[in-house]
Amino acid sequence: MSAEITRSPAAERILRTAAELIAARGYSGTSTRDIAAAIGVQQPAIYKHFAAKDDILSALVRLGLERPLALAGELAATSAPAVVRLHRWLRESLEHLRDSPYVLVSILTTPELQSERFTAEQHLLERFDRVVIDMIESGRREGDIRPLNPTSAARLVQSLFDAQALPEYAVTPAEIIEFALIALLADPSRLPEIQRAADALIVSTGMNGAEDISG
Amino acid sequence: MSAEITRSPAAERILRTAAELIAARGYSGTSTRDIAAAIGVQQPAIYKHFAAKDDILSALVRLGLERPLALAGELAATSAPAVVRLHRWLRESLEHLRDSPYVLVSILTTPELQSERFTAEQHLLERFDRVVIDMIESGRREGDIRPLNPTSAARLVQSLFDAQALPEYAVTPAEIIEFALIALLADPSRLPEIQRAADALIVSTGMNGAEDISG
DNA sequence: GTCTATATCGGGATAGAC
DNA sequence: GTCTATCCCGATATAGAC
Repeated sequence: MSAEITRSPAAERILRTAAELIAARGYSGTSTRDIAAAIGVQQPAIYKHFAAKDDILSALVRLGLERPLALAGELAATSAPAVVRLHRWLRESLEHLRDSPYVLVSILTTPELQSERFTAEQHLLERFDRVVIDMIESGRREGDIRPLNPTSAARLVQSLFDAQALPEYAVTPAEIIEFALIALLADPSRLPEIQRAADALIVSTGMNGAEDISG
Repeated sequence: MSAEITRSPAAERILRTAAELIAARGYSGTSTRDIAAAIGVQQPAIYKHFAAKDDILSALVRLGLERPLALAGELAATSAPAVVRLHRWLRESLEHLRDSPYVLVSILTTPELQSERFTAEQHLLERFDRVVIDMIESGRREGDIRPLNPTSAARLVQSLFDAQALPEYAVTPAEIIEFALIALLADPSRLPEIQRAADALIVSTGMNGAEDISG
């Protein structure tokens, strides 16, 4: 059902543990020894599951973006208004990032991803950007979003994702979506109606037929 | 006029260079050799200006937060409505973070700051949080801000700061403020009037009499 | 205030036994 | 699939000459 690659339980433990440590200490600030110690194995054991430390970060980025990108592909195939698709996409993406055992928003904004070593992951992040920009541009053309620069608006909406990652106090997906849509909508009073339509949208949860992540 | 500590030109070059590198590669991903090489000196030269690498990050955080915290103290002493103070504070703080030669927003969100080594800087960041929460709470009591959880709202507004730090495309302070206030205001049509009042507010630019940063 | 030289440590990664 | 042992490198920081 899921498009996610099946992994050994040991590899999953590594990803989960690494994600937590990276969120707390940064990628370069987290050593493979730290990860191994938190799991309770010796450091070289990591290398039976990942060829290099960088591959752990790559895998985490893919796990974080895979589902939102696939969902965007499915939503684009529906005939729903762009603001309805945006609402649904935000809800599912935020819930995915919140609930995923190994993905935290902070992984996606770690500065090390800007290095040449992570070109493939940079492309995924650019596609993620594009998804938001496209939905906002469509919403503007359809008259549901007030006049503003779509690229700036997309950056602002994306930056709200970080509110979910901050330590010690998690803003809920519902709060983020409400804040974003009230800021975007030409007529904010339509929010309840948009939300109902978004929740009623039928998309395949298994992401069958969705665009492949490698594209 | 300025509350900022006077530093040697060499120390300023170190801070400026370090800020750029840390924004691009992360704090742990930036070595003192990287910083020295970018300046054109040998690595040990750094240690004549900063006793340890951590002191560079500490100084950058202080330089980033000093002015916004002092300004918040001054604004609290005025009788302006909270939404007007919030508007003015956002504008000056965003402009400060954008224009400062050595401070970038990403410095303030670097995960390494969560370590015990940076307790003092964590306290400054908590005061920064408080400033936003307090203004939003006051705005709610004064009826200018719509009903929402002040802590969540403050986190959301703060997360918008990051939109200014993203590589390759800078959202302007004006765009961030408009987005934030439209999302917060009970009556968004009052935004132009609030902006005029905020721009007309007189606060001392030298931050005289402002609360000391060490408090 | 910057240099060279260097001490010391921790990090990523590999080899080979079990 | 995990272990021990180890290699090699890069990183922080210090000592002492100029």
